[in-house]
Amino acid sequence: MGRMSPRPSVELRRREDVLRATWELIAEVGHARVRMVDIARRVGTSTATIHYYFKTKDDVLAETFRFAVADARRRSEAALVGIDDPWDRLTAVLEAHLPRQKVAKEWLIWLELWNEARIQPSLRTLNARAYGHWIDLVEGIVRDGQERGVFRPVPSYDFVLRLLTMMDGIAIQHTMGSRQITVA
Amino acid sequence: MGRMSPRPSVELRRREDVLRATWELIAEVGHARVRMVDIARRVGTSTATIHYYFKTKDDVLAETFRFAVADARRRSEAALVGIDDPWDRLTAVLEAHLPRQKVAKEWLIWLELWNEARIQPSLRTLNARAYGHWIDLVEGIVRDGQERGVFRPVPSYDFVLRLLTMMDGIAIQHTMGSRQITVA
DNA sequence: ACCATAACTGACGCATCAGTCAGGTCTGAT
DNA sequence: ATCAGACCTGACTGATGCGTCAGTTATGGT
Repeated sequence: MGRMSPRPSVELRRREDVLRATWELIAEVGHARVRMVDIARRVGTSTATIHYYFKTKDDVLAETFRFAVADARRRSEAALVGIDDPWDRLTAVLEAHLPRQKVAKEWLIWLELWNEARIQPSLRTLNARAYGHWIDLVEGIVRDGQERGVFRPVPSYDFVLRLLTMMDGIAIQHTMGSRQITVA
Repeated sequence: MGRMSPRPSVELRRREDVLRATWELIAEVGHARVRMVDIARRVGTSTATIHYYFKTKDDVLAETFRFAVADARRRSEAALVGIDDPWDRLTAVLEAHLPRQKVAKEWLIWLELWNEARIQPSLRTLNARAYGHWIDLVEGIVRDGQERGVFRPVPSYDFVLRLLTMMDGIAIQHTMGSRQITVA
């Protein structure tokens, strides 16, 4: 409904619909069990239509992972808008990625990505890039805080690495269904 | 070759061969891509033979995960034999599970297990039990060390949880191919 | 009104595998 | 030597699911 998009050519809409649907499906059943028919049904079309926009099933999956990464990055940035205090910034970014509600599903996607990344080289680099960016982002905040004298001057890289790997670990076992604390 | 087993009925040998082969394959290509033919070829038989010992493919995979868990547990215990000093015990167990050489492959299995555990309830409980045991084991060592006054008296459960989740996180990114430190 | 092209689809071909089955061989006990 | 039963297998079946193709409908420009 609505006539607000004069040129977004159906293509963009459609592709994004497919990616979103696939995202959901991966989170629900795991990427290995996602079938073209499932995606098609969820979007409300036929498999042929999906093949009209994506060459192959693997393409859909790969692009979905890219999409997920981009989405997470967007959320990081959104969480930081208008916040200045380093400590607030740090907690804001981390909070934005803790496994709660919708974000909880996202961790399922990361698990799937890690698994697949070691097989498919392209996903491997995607993951490496994403994680690198994630580290850089957080390290930037920490360093900034140190310069302003808010944080203690520990080696920022090591600190961030520990912090983030620990976050991964917690998220995993939490996703797996344990009761745990989420405060760092 | 050899005539050293009068009763272990071929069954046990065979089953273990299959599980070992499957273990390797999961580590190499991921459990989703493991085919019965692959397992058969690696063991040196036909798929029919595997079906003679295992009802279904899912059975083989599930049992392989169980096998992997048991194997890891054995290694923990082996690493502790004859060691008394709490600090030595702690580092010994942790070292025994750091992702190096053969153990590196094992982390690939854990990744796969975590992924599959959220789908298959039986694997979910397997994982929960395994992780629980792992926590108990390490926490036991820590508590013992605290009673003897070797470790500082921090809340042992929280400490162990942090330690182990961090270990998971590190192992993941390491498995994914980063350069990192492995000393706690 | 017309047409070019984008958007879409049902039906089908085709490859891949898990699992079965009817029968084969091997082994150890009597 | 014979036989029961464990052990094994080639050849097949059935199901599943990706991708294609020939053809239909919608859309926007002229």
